Amino acid sequence: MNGLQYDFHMALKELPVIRQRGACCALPEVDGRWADRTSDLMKALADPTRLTMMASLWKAQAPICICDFTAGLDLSQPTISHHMAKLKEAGLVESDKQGIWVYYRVRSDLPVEQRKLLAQLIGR
Amino acid sequence: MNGLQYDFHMALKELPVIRQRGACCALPEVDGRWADRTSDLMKALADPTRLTMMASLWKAQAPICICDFTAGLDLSQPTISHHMAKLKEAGLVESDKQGIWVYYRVRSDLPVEQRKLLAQLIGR
DNA sequence: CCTTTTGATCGATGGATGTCGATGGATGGA
DNA sequence: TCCATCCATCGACATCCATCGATCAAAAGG
Repeated sequence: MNGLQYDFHMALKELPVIRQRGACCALPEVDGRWADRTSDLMKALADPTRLTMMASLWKAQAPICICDFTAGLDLSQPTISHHMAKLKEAGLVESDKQGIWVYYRVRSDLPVEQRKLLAQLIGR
Repeated sequence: MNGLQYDFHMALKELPVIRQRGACCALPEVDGRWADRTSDLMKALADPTRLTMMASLWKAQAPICICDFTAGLDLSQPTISHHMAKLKEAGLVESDKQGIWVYYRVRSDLPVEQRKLLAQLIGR
């Protein structure tokens, strides 16, 4: 019995035995701003292309020229640019222009919670 | 300097010094099926209402009647039902009908990685 | 039975989003 | 000075999605 899992039958005992029609129970408190902020983060990651980009940057642990994404992913250059802009807008990456090339990297001051999230999603 | 953070200036040294125009570098390998599966999971969580629902179920550690969500969240009953169906379709929750009420709970056999993800997102 | 309550489904609608071609600015080689 | 390369932006378009009202089936109280 893993510590992360709860016993379903135990949980079922928590059911309100005498639920009445037309009545309802209170929900656990959930902060609305947390939900909004977190859903924005999830939206930024809710696309295979952007996830691939983030995983590449995360694994590389180094800046990557966006031209490499344009060459490596089977999408048009504006689409690649658009997706990277979304990641940047979400605060997940930052960029650095070097000559005619633009290098992207995982944002250096990314909050620890978001780093843990990415580590959990992508791997070490 | 946190172990989860990498030194940006150190990383910059990894830049290919002699990048040539028209050439490009290979990207780190990223599994396409991983990206698809993971983006589907992110999509399921990329909405404030569904995040609130998941957080409530996660914190309650017990089944919650969907009527309580209908009463507690400021959305129509079809919309609540729609969002919960999305969570169920994503494999995050399971349901249990008791009389005229339908109780939802975090899926009991949720994979450990997804449990860790939710723990990271919502909190212990 | 008849009515009420609950919750899923359907159809419609407005807004968000992924994608592309075209364009333009910036950079640097020739 | 001219041109090739890189990349962001714009406009257009198709698709997806969140939301709602209406409806229907299931369950149970009276």
